[in-house]
Amino acid sequence: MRIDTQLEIDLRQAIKNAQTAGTLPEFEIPEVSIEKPRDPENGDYATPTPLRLAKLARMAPVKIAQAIADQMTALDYLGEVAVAAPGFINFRLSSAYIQGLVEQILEKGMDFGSINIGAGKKAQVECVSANPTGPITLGRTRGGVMGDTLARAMRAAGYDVTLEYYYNDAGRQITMLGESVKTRYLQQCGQDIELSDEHYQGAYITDIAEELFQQHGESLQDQPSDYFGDIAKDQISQHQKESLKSINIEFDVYFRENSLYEDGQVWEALGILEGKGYVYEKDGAKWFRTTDFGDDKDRVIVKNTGEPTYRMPDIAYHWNKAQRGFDLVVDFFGPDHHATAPQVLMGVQALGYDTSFVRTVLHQIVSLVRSGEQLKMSTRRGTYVTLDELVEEVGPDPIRYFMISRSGNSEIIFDLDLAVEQSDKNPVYYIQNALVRCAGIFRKWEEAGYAPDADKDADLSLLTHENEKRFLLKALELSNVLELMVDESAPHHISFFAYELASMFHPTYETCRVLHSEVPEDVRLARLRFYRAAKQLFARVLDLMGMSAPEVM
RNA sequence: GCCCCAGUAGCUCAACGGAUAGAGCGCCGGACUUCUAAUCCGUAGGUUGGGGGUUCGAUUCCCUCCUGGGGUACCA
Repeated sequence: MRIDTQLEIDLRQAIKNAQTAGTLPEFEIPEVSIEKPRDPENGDYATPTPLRLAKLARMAPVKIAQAIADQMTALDYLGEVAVAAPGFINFRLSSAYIQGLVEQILEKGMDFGSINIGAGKKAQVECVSANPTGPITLGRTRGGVMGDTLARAMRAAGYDVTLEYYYNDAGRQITMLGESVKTRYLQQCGQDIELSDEHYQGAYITDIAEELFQQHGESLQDQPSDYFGDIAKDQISQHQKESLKSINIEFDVYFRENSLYEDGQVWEALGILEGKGYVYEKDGAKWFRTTDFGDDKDRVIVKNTGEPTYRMPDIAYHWNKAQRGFDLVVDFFGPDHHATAPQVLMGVQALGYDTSFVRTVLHQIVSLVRSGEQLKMSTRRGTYVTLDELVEEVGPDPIRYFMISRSGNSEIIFDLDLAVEQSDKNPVYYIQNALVRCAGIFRKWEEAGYAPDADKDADLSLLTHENEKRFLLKALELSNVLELMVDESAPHHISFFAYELASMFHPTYETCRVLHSEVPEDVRLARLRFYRAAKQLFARVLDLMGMSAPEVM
């Protein structure tokens, strides 16, 4: 049981007890809350509940607080219960409870901090969803890291999560892709032919064409551009998967847009919208009456060519998600899709579904800085930086960390120099170095000839240093962080937590030595136990962030 | 015009309606015979863009205005 949840239950019971004892009047008890005070002077936990009860009880908040506090003095996990103006009750955990966290962390291992607010509910996280027409870009990477990190948090919070990638494997873009590759191929064959502005200009197109030329010579010249499109799309798609895997993102499902056509769901959904009167024809196109749902203008869903716009399959896809029975769906969208998300939900609503099961998480752009200079990027000119290039330059861990180092609502300025800097200025190294320092203690320990498991029965009551206590209290916050991440669909909280945990660790490492000669033997064993737990906890937190946990750097 | 996001310390950003608004960087000043100084300790720094409102209490919620960014396709 989470200690703050326990405290909430006991607080509620204390209010009841005070009412029974007559120190509080009878009233229906509203929601009570436990929070972490910002200032540690105000206890490890606190509640402002007496302030909220003032009206109901018709008493001064401080008196209410005292009446409740009097009922909570016997709880064994609490060391102190204090009333503070203007009506807070501050709680301090007992030393024994805090020291006992060391064993809790070691017992739970990679499940430490897990909660069960998901209770096995089916959830889906959709992110990246780039079309197979080019490499993964930085913007898509951000969505991917955010989505994957949230998925990890949701799993740790008891959800049954499917991580899903949706991509367009047919239609105009693939046609353009095929034409682009074919053109490059024909150039290889010596033909005088140029790409148009609409074609994909990137060097990867030429690479694919060159490879085809090397394998098949000039024998493919009469193949239609669809032939080239199919090959290119499969190759690029495969490459995207590998790129994402290199930063520890692996999808459970790759959902093909074309399957919505093959199964007829696009036309079926359109038929329902038409049947309900949400569609009208104008200028040879079919328009979806989004103004019925608060949009400022109606939107085309079938072009005058008879081909649906991207909105129609997007709506069908979300209709499909609804039918698959997800209790919760989280979609990540980059800045270029901010406007379309609401329209898709309008479609799902028009199809007769309550859209509250879908949450859309928007994020802002990522820009790169090197030597203090902002790098100019343009997708059209093909001068963008790809995920692969970034992995090659800085490695996967800094990418994972910095992509969730800000709230999605803030722009990220990715500093290429900082990302590889090996110092306390770089949070990635700062955090990982905490685990490295723990590992170092264990190496030296065994070198000094001690038994590897000498700490297993250590007397944890010897962990009396304030720094050790602060670290363990911070560890206790992991559950709250996971809950917050899931409630807000906001993965960035874990990066702040990891940093704070490290900043509690390093001072402890400086002050609470293990192998130094002046440390008494029993304290030495207790501290070794502590660092064993600390190491375990960093491994846990790094795993939640999809980062590696190196023992040496 | 309309929609979304942002505006908090010199800079980059946190802060699930609570107490004296916090970190990092930068600045300034300190600390290594002993587990990696890849680190630690300390000082300074604020009218939370402006103005109203709701509340016992607002950076947080509501209204309005200002500034910056993005979007506003019969592209996806």
